Amino acid sequence: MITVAIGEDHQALIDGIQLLLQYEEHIEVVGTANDGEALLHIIRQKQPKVVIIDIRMPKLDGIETTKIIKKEFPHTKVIAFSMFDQEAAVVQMRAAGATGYILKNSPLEEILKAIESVTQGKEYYDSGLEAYLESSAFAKADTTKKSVLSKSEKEILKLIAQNKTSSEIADIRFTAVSTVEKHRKNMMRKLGLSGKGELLRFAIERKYEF
Amino acid sequence: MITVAIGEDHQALIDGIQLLLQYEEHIEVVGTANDGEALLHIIRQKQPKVVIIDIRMPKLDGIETTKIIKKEFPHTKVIAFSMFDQEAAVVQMRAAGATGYILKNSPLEEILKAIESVTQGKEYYDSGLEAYLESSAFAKADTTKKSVLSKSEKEILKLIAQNKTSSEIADIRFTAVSTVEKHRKNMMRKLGLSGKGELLRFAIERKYEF
DNA sequence: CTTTAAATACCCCTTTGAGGGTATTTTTTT
DNA sequence: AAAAAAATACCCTCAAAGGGGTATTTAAAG
Repeated sequence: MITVAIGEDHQALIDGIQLLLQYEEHIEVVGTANDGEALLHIIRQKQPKVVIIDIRMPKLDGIETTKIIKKEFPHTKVIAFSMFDQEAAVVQMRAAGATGYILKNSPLEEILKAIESVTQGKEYYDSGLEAYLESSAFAKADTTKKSVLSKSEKEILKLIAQNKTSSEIADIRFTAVSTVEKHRKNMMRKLGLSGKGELLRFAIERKYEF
Repeated sequence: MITVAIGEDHQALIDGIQLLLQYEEHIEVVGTANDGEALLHIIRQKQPKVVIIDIRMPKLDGIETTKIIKKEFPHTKVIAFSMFDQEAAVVQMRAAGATGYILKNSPLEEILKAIESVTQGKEYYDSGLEAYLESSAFAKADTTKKSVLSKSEKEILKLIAQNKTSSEIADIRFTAVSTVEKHRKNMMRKLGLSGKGELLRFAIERKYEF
C-alpha cells in the first residue's frame, strides 16, 4: 500500500486528485492540507510514503516544506506539483529533495505515473522538463546548492511580496528602516535589478524561487 | 440532460472536474479546452447549456470569452472558475454575463451546486463572494455595465505592467507627466487601491481583467 | 443641442525607494 | 584564532509615486 499526503492550496485540485486516486487499490490518500504548515502536521502524524506538494502555498512554500520533510523523513518521496515550468523552480525543488515534478497543465494521470516512479526509487519529470535536467544551470545548482539570497533577505523579500513598505517591515522584524533599505539595495545588486518597481515585481512574479 | 463545456488552462483540473461529473447521470461534459479560442470552437459546435470558464486563460481570457459566448448564445449559462477572489474579477465576469462564480480554493463539489443553480436560472456565488454582491462597486457596475477603466487608463495600466515609469509613459503617449499621474490616481480610486506598489501589483497580477 | 464622461494639465505636499557611500557588530566558515 | 559573510545602522541626494485639489478641452451620450 502506498500512502500519500497532498499539500495544495486549491481545494478543488485536491478533490480532483482524490477522485483519481480513490479507485487505485494500492494507493491511499492519508491526508490533505491547504498550506505548508498543515501539511507538515499531517506528515508527522501519518508518515506517508509519498507527498504531492504544490510550490506555491500559504504560510510555508513548497520548497521550504520539502526541505523540512526530507530532513525529518529522508525516505519520504516528494513530488512537486506546480503551474510553473520555470527552470529555477524545478532546480530548487530538486535541490530541496523532490524526485518528481509534474505540471498542472498536464493530464491528471501524470500523478499516477509519478507516484509509481518515485516509489520505485526512480525520478519522474513531466515531459518538457527534461530539457532542464541536462542544462548547465541545473548542474550548477547541484554543486553550489545554496540560494543567492541570504536568510534575512529572503524574509524581507517575502514581506515585500506581501505588500509591506520598508518601515512596516522594519516594525515586523524589529530592525531599523535603514537596515531594511540596505537589504533591498543588496538584493537588487545581487539579482541584477534596477529601477523602482523592480524588486516588488521580482517578489510578486517569483515568490517561489527565492 | 445538462451539457457542459469546460475552459481551463490546467489540464489537471479539467480531469478532476470530469472525474466528478462523470458519475452525474444528468450531466454530460461535451468538450474541454485549454484556452479561450479553443473553447469558443467547442461551444459553437456543441452549444452546451453550461460553460465553466477560468478567468486566466491563454489566447483569450475568461472575460473576453464570456462576452463572445453571451453575444452568440445568450441562453448559455457561464460559470466563472477562478483562483482570484478579487472583487474586480467578480464584477467584470458578472458584467460580461456570468451568473456563477466559484473559487479554486473551494471544494470541487461547489461546481455541482453551481451547475444546478444556473440551469435553474439562479445565480450562484461562492461563499465569501456574497460580500461583493452588496458592495457599492458591484451595484455600480451593475448599472454602468461597462469596464471600470477607461481606454486611456487601460493603456497606461498596460505600460505600468511593462515596467514603465510615469515619465516614460508620458513620452510614449505624448502627454504630460501630470496627466499620467492623474490617470494613476483615478485608477487607484476606481479600483479601491491604496499605497505605493499597489497599482503595479494590480497591473502585474491581474493583467487580464482591465 | 446640452449634459456627462473622459482626457488633458496644472497646483500643493509627503513618503518611499533607489543609488551611492561608510561603519560596527554578529555569525559563520575556514 | 583568523578571515569571510551576513546583519545591523547610519549618512547623503533625488526622482517617483501617491494623496489632495482645481481647471480646461474634447468626446460621447442623452
